[in-house]
Amino acid sequence: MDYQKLADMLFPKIKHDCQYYFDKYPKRELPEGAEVLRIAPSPTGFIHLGNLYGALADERIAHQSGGVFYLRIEDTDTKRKVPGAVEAIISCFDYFQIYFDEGAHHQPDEGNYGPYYQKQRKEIYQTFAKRLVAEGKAYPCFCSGKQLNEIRKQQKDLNEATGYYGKWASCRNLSLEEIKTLLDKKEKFVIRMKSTGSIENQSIFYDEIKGDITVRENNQDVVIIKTDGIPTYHFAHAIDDTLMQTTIVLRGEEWLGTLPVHLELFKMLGFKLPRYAHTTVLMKIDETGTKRKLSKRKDPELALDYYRQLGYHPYAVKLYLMTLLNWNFEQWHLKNPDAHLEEFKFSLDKMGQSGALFDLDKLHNISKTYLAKFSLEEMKDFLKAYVSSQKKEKYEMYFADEEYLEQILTLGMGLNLKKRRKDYIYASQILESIDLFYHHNREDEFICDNKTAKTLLTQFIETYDYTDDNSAWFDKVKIVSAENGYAAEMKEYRANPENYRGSVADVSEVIRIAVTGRKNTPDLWTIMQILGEKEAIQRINNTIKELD
RNA sequence: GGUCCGUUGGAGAAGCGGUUUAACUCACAUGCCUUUCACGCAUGCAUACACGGGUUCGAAUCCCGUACGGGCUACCA
Repeated sequence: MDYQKLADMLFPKIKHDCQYYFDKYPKRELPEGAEVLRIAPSPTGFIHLGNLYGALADERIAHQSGGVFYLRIEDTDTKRKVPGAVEAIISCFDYFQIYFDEGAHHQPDEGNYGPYYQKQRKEIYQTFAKRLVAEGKAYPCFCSGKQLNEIRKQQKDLNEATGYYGKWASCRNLSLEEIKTLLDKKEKFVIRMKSTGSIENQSIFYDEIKGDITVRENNQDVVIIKTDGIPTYHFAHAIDDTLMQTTIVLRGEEWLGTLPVHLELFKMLGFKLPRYAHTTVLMKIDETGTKRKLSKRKDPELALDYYRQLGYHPYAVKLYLMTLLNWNFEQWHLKNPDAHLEEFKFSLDKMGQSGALFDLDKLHNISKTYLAKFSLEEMKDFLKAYVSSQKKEKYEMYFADEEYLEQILTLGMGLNLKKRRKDYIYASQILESIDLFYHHNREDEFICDNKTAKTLLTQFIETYDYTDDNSAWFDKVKIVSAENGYAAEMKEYRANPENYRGSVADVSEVIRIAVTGRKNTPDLWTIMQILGEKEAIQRINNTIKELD
């Protein structure tokens, strides 16, 4: 068979040879030990925590080694492509402050190894596919989906492995004349690699994360170019990561299964193999109690955008992911609480081997601790950024009177305390917790009956003086308590609870609910100071009226 | 079905043949502090090495089975 002739028949428009591209994309000038990594999402309109997890690992390895981190868009699946998805991906990574050195994050692409959209690299792939055909290592296949299904069915009946391989690969044997006839009839075809492997052969492959793993040779004549002329993931991976000179292919472990295909492709193409690092997948517990991979369809709450909408601080999310990524990160962070995560020495061999469960509690703990380090200015900026992007209609309400907001935040953050409070987790939760300064709604119920509550409140408001300091204010609460059979001193109450209806704590609670609507708040006296004399008194009087 | 990866308290996870009566973080609980909450401090809980064999003086650590979980098995990535 004249393979060169076949190649020319199949790819008449391809002018360049492969060398053209090697010349076009020269060797990167990088310092010793610098790694080149990429993240290569497909624009299906959904990115979740797992994507950020991988991206963070990529980014750290690349940047801490003085290398390159780039973004490539794998838009080879025309059917699943979602409009606007690329923009969503880019803006999400931007929000989480994952920065690329080159790639598709800019318009136009930035970097010398582009284009970074696979769709635009069609000709490159075809050039290499053509060479494989010319070398007799790949061939056109005209089988329809229907035919392939039939083959699969037969294989199942015979209890043989399914797929297009060996004796089942009928298009391997097409003669040049037969192919020409089919081409003249404008029959659709794909290009398949002609596998020479055997699944009998096993070998050990070193994965940067998993260590030694056994792999079997591939024996499938995998499709490398689809009928639309666009490559499959496998082929694009081999070509792109070679031409773009990726040194470590870091990807999810769902790719482990097709690693044999990639190994054979690299060999066939005569390419040097990159190092591979297969990360574990993030899991979640199902309603049924079973662990499962995060799924884009079933777990919309794990979409990255969800965290942005709720206003999780991007850095806090990254801190959490780092604890999952490298087991020694957490202890390092504990020892160096003020160091930036980029100062941590990230390494692939400290990554987990099994799928980690996503733990919202832990994320919250980390967020709280992180936000508890913020200055007033930083907190204001954080909220401002959130409100102006997610809650525009509330901007006026919060930021018309910044001094008021500052007082609220100072209290909520515990800036006046010896130890800071840790109430704040994420922006929307913060707004909710300070809502009591903007609206008066009763959310919690009184522990005593309405009549008692009314009495306590009435007596309290009669003596209330806005200019009292905290201790004078509290003394008045104590007086009201004592007059109504509540212990004024906690120690006394604890010693002899049976002598009292309750304690000053209970009386405080009634006042607290009247003023804030809630049982639990930061210091009540301060809240009343912030609210202002008029508002504070009015809230209590309104509550008294409601109790009638 | 085939194949690959995994399995340490509720969650993450260290330990990879002998100072292991198995670290650390989160969660949870209790106490102290305290007018509530939050913070902080202290203590505790969970009574964790999937199971069964083997190798060894000795195994969470090595080997072999089994079970369970997950991935892949597309002209999807």
